[in-house]
Amino acid sequence: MVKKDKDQSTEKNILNAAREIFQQKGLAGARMQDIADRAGINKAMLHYYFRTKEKLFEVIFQEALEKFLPRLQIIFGEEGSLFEKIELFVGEYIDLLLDNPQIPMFVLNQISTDPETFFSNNFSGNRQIPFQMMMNVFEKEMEQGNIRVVHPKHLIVNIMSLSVFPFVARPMLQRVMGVTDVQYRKFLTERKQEVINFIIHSLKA
Amino acid sequence: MVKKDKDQSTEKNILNAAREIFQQKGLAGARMQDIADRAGINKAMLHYYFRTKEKLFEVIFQEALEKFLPRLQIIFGEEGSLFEKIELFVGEYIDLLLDNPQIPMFVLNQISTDPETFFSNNFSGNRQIPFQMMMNVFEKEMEQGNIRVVHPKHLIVNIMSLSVFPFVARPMLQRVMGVTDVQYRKFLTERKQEVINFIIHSLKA
DNA sequence: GACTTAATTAACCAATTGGTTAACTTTATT
DNA sequence: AATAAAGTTAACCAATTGGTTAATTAAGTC
Repeated sequence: MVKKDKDQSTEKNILNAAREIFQQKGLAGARMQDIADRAGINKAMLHYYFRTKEKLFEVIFQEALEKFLPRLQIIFGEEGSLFEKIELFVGEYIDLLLDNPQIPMFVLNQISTDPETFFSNNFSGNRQIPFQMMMNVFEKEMEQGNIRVVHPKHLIVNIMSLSVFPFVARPMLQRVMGVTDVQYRKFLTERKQEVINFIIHSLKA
Repeated sequence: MVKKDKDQSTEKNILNAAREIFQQKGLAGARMQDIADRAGINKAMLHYYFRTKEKLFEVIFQEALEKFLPRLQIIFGEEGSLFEKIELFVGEYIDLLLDNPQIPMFVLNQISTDPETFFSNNFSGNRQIPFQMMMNVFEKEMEQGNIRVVHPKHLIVNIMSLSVFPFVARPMLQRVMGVTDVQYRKFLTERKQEVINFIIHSLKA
């Protein structure tokens, strides 16, 4: 039997619906019935295609994790000055999150809620490698006197914090700032340059 | 009838247990039975003292929100140079979070999951005032040429991001960095000075 | 010490929820 | 067209879960 195309395949319908519900409500808060309703199908189909809620969740979560973990290797393996690398990374990462604004909270909350399951399924150890690579790049630059001496661990966390936090805290920040969705998106877009300047100015000093 | 003190009052036992469970699992993931077990009492007592799960949650959430929202008014209303104010704020805020490391994720996730309930219960509008006050302070300093010109909105979000994100992303960061709980706490303590330096260097430039 | 009120518990209940099943329909294979 | 396989559904089921109740105990009042 070959796949049919009413709207899309049923499987993709399910995944799209599951993505919305899980990302908004989390694993515990999501209801299989809600996912089925959003997908416009019978609840039994969810189990037909994915067996259990946990299995369906795992697909959505892995897909999100994949996007969330920045491809540091690629950018920090490339040519160019350190500042160019930082510029490239922050710009591309914020752009990625602008396309997937719910992912940071979704992923980080799930890990906080159930770290055991997460770490047994993922992180076979090789996740530390890009982190180490990044550390080395920074340390070399400091030895050469190209940037101010800061602890590389903190620098990396600073870069991540400045890029990711505005997405995690969006509802609260948007409210405190008193702006619309569109305005907040604009704010996030501005941040690309703003964060880059902020970091580079701090490192030049 | 006067309160008795076996260990503490039953009500406080419940609140302590509820705090732990809710902060770890969130509203949807928490089980009333788990809270009762942790408090070492019968489940009916939870309803006897707090009527519903939502009411009990609300107490825990408000208490957490209170701690989480930085008392900007106090610090930015005080005397002292801008750099002193930033130093004071970051130092005290990170110290606060070191005592309550689960609060940021707990609060921010709840708001993300159910913003409607949150905004109807809180934020009668006066929450923007400290934000505006902080903006004004920064703008004046820029006019006087004391600091580099950056958009004050971004500066505020930068300060918050650098302070809060390492708590929100703790499980992931700790794993990537490959450190123990004790080492990560030390890292967070170091950050007080590190973040202050990072910000001030960026603004002096 | 009798009596009232508060605190506590075990048992129970109704609703929700993840998951299953058996029948039915559609789609492909020959 | 006959048959097999995959897709889909309504109805059902068992477990979980928030919440209630009636009975019991503890504590304070007179």
